[in-house]
Amino acid sequence: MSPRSGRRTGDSGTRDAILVAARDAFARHGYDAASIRGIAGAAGVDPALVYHFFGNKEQLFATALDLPIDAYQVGEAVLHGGPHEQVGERLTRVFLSVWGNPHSRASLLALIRSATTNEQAASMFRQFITSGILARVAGAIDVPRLRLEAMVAQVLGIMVLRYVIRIEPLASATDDEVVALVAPLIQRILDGS
Amino acid sequence: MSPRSGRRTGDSGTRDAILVAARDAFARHGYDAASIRGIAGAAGVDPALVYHFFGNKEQLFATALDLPIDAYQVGEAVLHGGPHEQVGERLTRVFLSVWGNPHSRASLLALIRSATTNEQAASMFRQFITSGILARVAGAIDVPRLRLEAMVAQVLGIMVLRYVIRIEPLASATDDEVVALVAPLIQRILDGS
DNA sequence: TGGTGAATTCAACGGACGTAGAGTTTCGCC
DNA sequence: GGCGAAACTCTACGTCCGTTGAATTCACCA
Repeated sequence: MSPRSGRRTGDSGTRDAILVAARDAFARHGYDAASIRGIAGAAGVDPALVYHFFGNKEQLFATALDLPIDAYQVGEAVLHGGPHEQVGERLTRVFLSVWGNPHSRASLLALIRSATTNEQAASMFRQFITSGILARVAGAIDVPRLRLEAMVAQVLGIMVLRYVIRIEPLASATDDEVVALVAPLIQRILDGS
Repeated sequence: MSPRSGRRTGDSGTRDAILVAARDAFARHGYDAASIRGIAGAAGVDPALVYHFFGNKEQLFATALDLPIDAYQVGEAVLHGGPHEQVGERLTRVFLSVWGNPHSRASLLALIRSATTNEQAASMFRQFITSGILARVAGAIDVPRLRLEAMVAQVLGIMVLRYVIRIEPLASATDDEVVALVAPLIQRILDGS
């Protein structure tokens, strides 16, 4: 039988299993409601091991999120990936594809679910938007800051209604329908009045 | 000295005090993180009294929210309160004034903070948007449902960034600046492409 | 004036939580 | 082949939570 304590033999991907379970739990319940005991249980591991690897809940959260490199990478491509009149569409498609990837989808859900309740997560969210998105886009397009934030608001609102609140018919619409709906709106926001 | 137990003399507005404290706590922390003990403490009252009045946490939440009659009332005024070309501006101003009122502001904050984490609050939120907003607007304007939700998304996104995440410069902008920014966007969404 | 019912507190239950420390097993290097 | 470090579990502490039932005090009406 397997021993009740002590190191396991072989490469047990335990650390990664914990991170996966953590990302999932934070995405599902948000920072405060997700419990280390629950995460450890889902990873088939003792809660104390989580502390062994990550120190405390806060650091586990930061490590598990490891924010959307996807958005980071594709960010550039969006702005130099085609004609200016299609920036709206490319941006919309990038966001949808990021939400389509389970890994970054969980990270974003976790961030949104946590940021509304937990000040520290809110700070991470501000930083994510400011440094991760706005700085990137602002470097390539000449649009006032406030207007850029209106664009973020449009996208964020869609994402919240579609993926978090799951309001119909938006939640069940296809990606193409969402693009047809949102891309022109974003395009107009960026083009100025 | 005051007795340690038993009914207080006079009209103690205790029930209302609990509701105020509850609205505040739910707005600050969201449904799950707000505690009955904390609410009772803020109201200067024993936790058991909360149960005496409201039965359980869930009912306290529903009672405390008592959703924005303001939005309800003004909803009509928005749509019949002036020329069609200014619906965007009137809508924006209504939302801003609802957020300016501490009572409904707390209710909306509580709803948003709770809906991202708690399924029951999410359901209330869906209902609030569907019955409270969409049904109202849809009755007066002929715009496809999906497009109406894009409008809600734009407004919701602005509200989240401005009041929940508090991202700058949007959080510190004046109401007039927000109107100048958002009203044209909403107007265009409603006018169709 | 007495008694019913509402307002209020006390004390407690069982469960979950984050975290700490000590103990056990295996790996990897010398 | 031995030894330090890393992986892993057990047990436990203290705290907070939602909720309940009984006890106490007051308001109101007959």
